[in-house]
Amino acid sequence: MPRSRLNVREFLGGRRSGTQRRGDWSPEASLQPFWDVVAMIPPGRVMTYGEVARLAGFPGRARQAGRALKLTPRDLILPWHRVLGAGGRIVFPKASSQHREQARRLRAEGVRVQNGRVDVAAFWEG
DNA sequence: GTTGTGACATTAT
DNA sequence: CATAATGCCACAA
Repeated sequence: MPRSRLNVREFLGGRRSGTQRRGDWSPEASLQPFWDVVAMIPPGRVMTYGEVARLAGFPGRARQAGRALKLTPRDLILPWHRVLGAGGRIVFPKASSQHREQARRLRAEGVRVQNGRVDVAAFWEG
């Protein structure tokens, strides 16, 4: 388990909007908070992209959460299948292999998936 | 600079 | 139920 330091540190004091902080800034640093949150979702529970963003310290930036997951490095193993769209919807196209894979993994954890949706009962704090 | 495109969300129609 | 309008923001072209 190489990555994911389980601390949701908020280093976001440096809101580099507009002031493109010169020098050191690894693209990975901006994604780490999202990864940290996802890594903490317990088996059998799920969370929405919006929730992940909020807990990561970036309320209203659900898209960034999705982007962070897409850019997850190969050596970082995350329970990505526990992250869903609003209302517990699997965002991948119904026919896609990713959709099937996510549903498969969720059901393997005892989460009921029906019609690309999961039970509200499975929500982390829902 | 602008535009289009995303593992998105919320609200209104 | 579905569709559209916004808001959101990083990134590529």
